[in-house]
Amino acid sequence: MGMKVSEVARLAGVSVRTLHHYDEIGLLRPGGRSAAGYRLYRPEDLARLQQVLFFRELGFPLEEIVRTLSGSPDEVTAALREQRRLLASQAARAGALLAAIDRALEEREGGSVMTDEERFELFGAQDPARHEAEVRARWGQTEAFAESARRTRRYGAREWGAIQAEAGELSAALARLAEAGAPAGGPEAMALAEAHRAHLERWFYPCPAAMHRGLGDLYVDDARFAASYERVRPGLAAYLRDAIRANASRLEAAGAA
Amino acid sequence: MGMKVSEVARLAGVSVRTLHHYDEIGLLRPGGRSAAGYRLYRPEDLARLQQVLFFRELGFPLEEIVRTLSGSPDEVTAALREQRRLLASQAARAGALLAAIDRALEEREGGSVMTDEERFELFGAQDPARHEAEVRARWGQTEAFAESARRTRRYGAREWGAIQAEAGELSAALARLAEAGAPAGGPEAMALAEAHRAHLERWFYPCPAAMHRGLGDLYVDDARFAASYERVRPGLAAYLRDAIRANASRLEAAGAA
DNA sequence: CTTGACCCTCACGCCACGTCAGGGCCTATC
DNA sequence: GATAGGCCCTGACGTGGCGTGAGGGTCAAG
Repeated sequence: MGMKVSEVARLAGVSVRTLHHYDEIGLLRPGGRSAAGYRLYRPEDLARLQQVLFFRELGFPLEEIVRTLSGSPDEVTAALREQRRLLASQAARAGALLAAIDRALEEREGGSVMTDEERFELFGAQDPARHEAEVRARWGQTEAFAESARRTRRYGAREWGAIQAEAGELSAALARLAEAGAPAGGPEAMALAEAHRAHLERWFYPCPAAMHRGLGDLYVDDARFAASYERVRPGLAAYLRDAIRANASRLEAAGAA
Repeated sequence: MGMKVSEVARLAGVSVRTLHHYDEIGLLRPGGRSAAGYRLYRPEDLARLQQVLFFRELGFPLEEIVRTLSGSPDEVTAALREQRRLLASQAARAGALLAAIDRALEEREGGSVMTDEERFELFGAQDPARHEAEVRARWGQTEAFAESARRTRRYGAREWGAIQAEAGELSAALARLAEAGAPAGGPEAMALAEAHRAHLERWFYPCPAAMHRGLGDLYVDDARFAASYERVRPGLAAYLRDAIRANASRLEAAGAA
């Protein structure tokens, strides 16, 4: 005759509502209905439910499961590969966020909520976890961050507001220079790059020319940082990097780095 | 005067809609409004936005961010620890799912969608990733799974339906025995345990007594497996384990294991 | 005044169900 | 036959965090 909805639900570990839903969306249709309209599931329905729950468990959206289950073996393999890519990305991200939380917990020795806001020197709420990993990878040193944490631990809303305001002004001034066609290696642009470096040194950490160079590269190489500047004005990230490079070369030539 | 909503959105890398939403839910209220009703954000608002986005990035629900930002430093630390626990769990799960997909991809040499359904011998859609890791950890051998995969690769809906039906009958028969007060170590219960073992050997892999013992333990020790049986009848998981143990001892005494 | 960019509130939609309302079906018992 | 209890059905609102669009107001420049 067939199994009723609650039997199937119990056996498969899902809710009756879930089975209703799956029927509605065409993911799992019961093989039959009683005269009273009760859903009646057959063995092949149960077999399909197994498949559905397997793919659901792997994170496939239901709509996609419908498609996958009606596809060829090659299509199923391709779907699994794509899902793997997404899962790998999630796993990496989870790991990075764990590192971020660990860092946040380590550094919570004072009372401020803002212990990790050295990240904000990059002018917006960037992904804190990826930011840290990448800056570390690029710079290969952690002392600057330790120094930054020590300083910013005591900052309050006023300080952060000031930081934000300064950063915004710098960004705007750079955009105006670029708009006016001033060369990135010219004195005005370098002056702004130097102001940027001073801003970092004032609020966060010592920023020698070499480190500043690295930061400039990061602004261009990383899509998120680039996006921050590109939002202000197209090409601004590269402009700032070039200004930083020119400024760094000048500092190094003067032996002041 | 204050920044308007799109300036803030651009600077912070969020949408205007997001800022509206945050205003609505009291997460981030603009410090002012123009005569026309425009939201005007102040530096301290931006500072708070930084905090909001930081916690959001870490996966905190917005409602919780509201609470966390109004809490004491100790409460913030506790919130971060709890979130770390969740993230660690997610990371572990992602890793396990990756392994499951890898396994699925490895074994896709034929055309069947059902390459991993040996898991279903445990009577329901269990978490395939955790299931596999735990069974491997417990049993310390993989040949049974390789054999299972080889067999099940070619199973279709009919076979799976038959497996499901047999499993359901076994479960029901066990419940009737328990209901009737038959001892788990008695001949009838052992007969069903043996039928269970035969079921596994028939459909999945060789199941010597020692392995069957391990499976019996798993049914009780793991909350999900236990739940499967407990749903049929309270105490059934332990009943089955005891029947399996008695049966295994019998087989070993007879030197048939 | 017109135009274009931006702002406001309101509201429906998304995804995968959870929860509940209102009413019918089925079986056992009185 | 009536009743009670368990189960089934459809319909519908809600959840979290926005995305999208409608309809209309504001502001600055031409």
